[in-house]
Amino acid sequence: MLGSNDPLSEVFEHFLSGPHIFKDREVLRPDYIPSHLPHRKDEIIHLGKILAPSLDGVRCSNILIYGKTGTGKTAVAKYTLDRLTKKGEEINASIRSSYVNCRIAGTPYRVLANLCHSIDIEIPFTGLATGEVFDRLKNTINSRRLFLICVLDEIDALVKDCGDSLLYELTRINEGLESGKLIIVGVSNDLKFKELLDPRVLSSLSEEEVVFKPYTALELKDILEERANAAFVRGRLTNGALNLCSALAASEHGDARRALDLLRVAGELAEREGASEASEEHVRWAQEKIEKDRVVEVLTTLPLHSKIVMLGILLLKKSSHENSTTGDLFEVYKEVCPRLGVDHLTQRRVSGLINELDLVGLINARVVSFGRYGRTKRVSLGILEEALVEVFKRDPLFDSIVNYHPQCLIRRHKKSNKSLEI
DNA sequence: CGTCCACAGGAATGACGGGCGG
DNA sequence: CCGCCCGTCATTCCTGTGGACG
Repeated sequence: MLGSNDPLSEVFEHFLSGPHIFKDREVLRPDYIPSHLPHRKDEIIHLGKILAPSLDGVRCSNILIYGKTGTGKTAVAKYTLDRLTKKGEEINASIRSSYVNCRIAGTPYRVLANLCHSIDIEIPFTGLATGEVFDRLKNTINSRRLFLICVLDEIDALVKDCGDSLLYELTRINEGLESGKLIIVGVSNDLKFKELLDPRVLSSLSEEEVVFKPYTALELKDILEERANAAFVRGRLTNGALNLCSALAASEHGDARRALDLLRVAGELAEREGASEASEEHVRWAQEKIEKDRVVEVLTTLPLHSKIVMLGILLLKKSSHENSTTGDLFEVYKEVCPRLGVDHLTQRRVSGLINELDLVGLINARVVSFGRYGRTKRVSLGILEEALVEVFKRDPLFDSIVNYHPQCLIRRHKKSNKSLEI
């Protein structure tokens, strides 16, 4: 019925008959927790030793876990708690564990609500005072004589957004409990996070500290090998590709998540291409794709005026002003704004936007001095021009203006020839 | 050695929107 | 539901500054 004029049937057939690269791609997803965590034995044992007293009904220390992204903090915490609660069930200790991602939860209320849900207390989405939720949690722990071990992941995000008052309350909760205990396992990516905390909160929260070092290239290779065996059909991933993934991720602060991403995307690209195996070439291709996707994602979600500033840099570059000053950029920006039907912001604000764009890596901006001719910022593009052009062409507001030639540049040209000649 | 350019970037303040407690 | 408060974005006003020039 659909026959050869159905464009998709060919795609599906091709996919089904083509070589299969993956046997289970789920194991490469960032949230997958494997049953075995290579090169984290020491950390697991350390964590286990700290928490083990709870099996005996003894209060154990609160813990703070540090480490950069992709060093296995979350995986180790989840794994250890999982084993601990299983052991607790075996010997009939009333240990419960709870995992909350503070960044996703967002507010103290929702963090508390999550903790409550994990021990089967019903809490409405909204309507209760935060203090009321806190009391319910406390009372339940008390009356059921629970040992609640809660992992607060990305705890730095909570403190940055909402301050440390929730943590202060939580660290003090045990004082008001006759039976049962609450133990906090905080997880943070940010090493400077401690500076944001009240000293009292800090001292009780970090009774024990565990620092996760980045993986080395060799360790990453082990991790990847294990996952790759589970994820790929045997022989569909070259050794070179695997080595390259670990090397690339190791050079970027030993981020295992990054390495797994590379591996997964490389496999997907190979599969889509109908290749018989994922090779080093696919890995490099994957790296480009991941980077490009990231850039496109950041660019498209940029606020309007930041986008216009990016457009200004693009237009300057097209007129062979490779790195221009805040003043040049502001002139172009000011000229472009009315053409988009928008009022322009002040130079002060644009200067701030330039700094923000520098921070996310879309541009490079550094202060320079031209002596007699002033002190300013040199601004240049920090990403591929094509990626930028592509995003603008896809945007109905911008697509007609990417080839615009700003008038102010013609006037500027003679002047800048003198002052920028260094 | 002082001047002076072309901004940097801090502080105070205002406009706006959204969530929260009552 | 309403007022309140808070965070964000933007403006205004301001003081600070590296170094070529005279």
